[in-house]
Amino acid sequence: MLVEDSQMSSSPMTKKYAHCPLKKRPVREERPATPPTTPPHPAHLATRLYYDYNCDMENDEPENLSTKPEDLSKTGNYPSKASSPMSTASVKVEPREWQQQHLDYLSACRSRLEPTPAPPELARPTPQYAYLPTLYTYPFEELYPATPTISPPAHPQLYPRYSPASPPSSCSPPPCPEDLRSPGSVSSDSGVSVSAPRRPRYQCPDCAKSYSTYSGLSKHQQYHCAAAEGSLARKSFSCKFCAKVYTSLGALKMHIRTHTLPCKCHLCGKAFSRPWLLQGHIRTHTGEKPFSCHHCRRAFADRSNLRAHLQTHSDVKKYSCTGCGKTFSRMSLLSKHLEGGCGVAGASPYEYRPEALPQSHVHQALPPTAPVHAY
DNA sequence: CTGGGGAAGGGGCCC
DNA sequence: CGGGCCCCTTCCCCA
Repeated sequence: MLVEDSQMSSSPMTKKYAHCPLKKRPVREERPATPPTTPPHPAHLATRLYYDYNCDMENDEPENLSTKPEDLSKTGNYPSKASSPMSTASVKVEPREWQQQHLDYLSACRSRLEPTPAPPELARPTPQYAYLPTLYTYPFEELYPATPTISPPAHPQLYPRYSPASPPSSCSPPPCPEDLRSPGSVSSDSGVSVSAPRRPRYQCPDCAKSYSTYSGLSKHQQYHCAAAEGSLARKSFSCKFCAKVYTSLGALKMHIRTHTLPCKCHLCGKAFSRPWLLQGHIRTHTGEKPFSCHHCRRAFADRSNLRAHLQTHSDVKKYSCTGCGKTFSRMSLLSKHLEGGCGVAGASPYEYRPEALPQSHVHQALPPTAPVHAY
């Protein structure tokens, strides 16, 4: 998989995600060179495709994680949808030195926990795409808080091997410079009182609850402390793969799936981050097109593609050039129009016309089992 | 070159 | 908190 470490294009639309391996992976390259001449019968697929797809939840490592943290830290080109108006939940942060230290620390931590010469994910043979019903539990090192208020001592060997029952304290971020201190001299800024030399108590600065271990306090602060609501720093979680930061654990978990790609297609092996993405992909194998246009009866496998198609039936399309007034069904077309030179100075990039969308056709609640959805 | 279709990505929201 | 769904966006390909 190609990863372009080069700079992002200055153009807002061209090759915006050329550097991003998560975006638009080539499909054809990953399909079998000789696809089966007789695809499985849809009747047989029906029971498998939606529920028996291989959501390989055990495979917590991406097959081809081209988003190498070290590369990203060098280039600063993190996968991002910052240009998208929808991407408000994630905060793109600049790479910081301690984040690299963090990655190094996690690497060392993993190597200590996995003494085998080669990590299993690297030595993993070609997937057989067998159904693996084992539930997946995210290792905590994937879910650590990004900016912990308190860091553990700088010697990870002092911390026990993590287990699902006690994950939080084992693989914590490397200490920030201000945290490189003895456990008995905890920061004054955090308000944590651990002055007792022998049995220090770790106190939550928000609710004053104290814990005998840092692990206990850390867990409390991350998951239980209601008084810490609104504390962005304490509630931010960063991805170890790309340094994206999220304010909720769920959002981070969702994002991590884009790296681990736990859902694999039985037919071609292509991996996806979410089951419904795999569902859509499987439609490319079965030819199922449950979304049909009520104007021309053309069918689509993807609702968004139908929505884009509906624009072609509209005289006034969704995206219009404020310079010349021409409307376009897709933003990309408008962008091309602008790049080609609309010629009207001062024209804003585009004008969004949501009213041009045939919403009445789009927003129908569609049962998942409905064979055809007419719009 | 333009417009459209196909496929896929991710975040947000709701249950 | 997780799954499912919605919506928007992007990239590639082709007519």
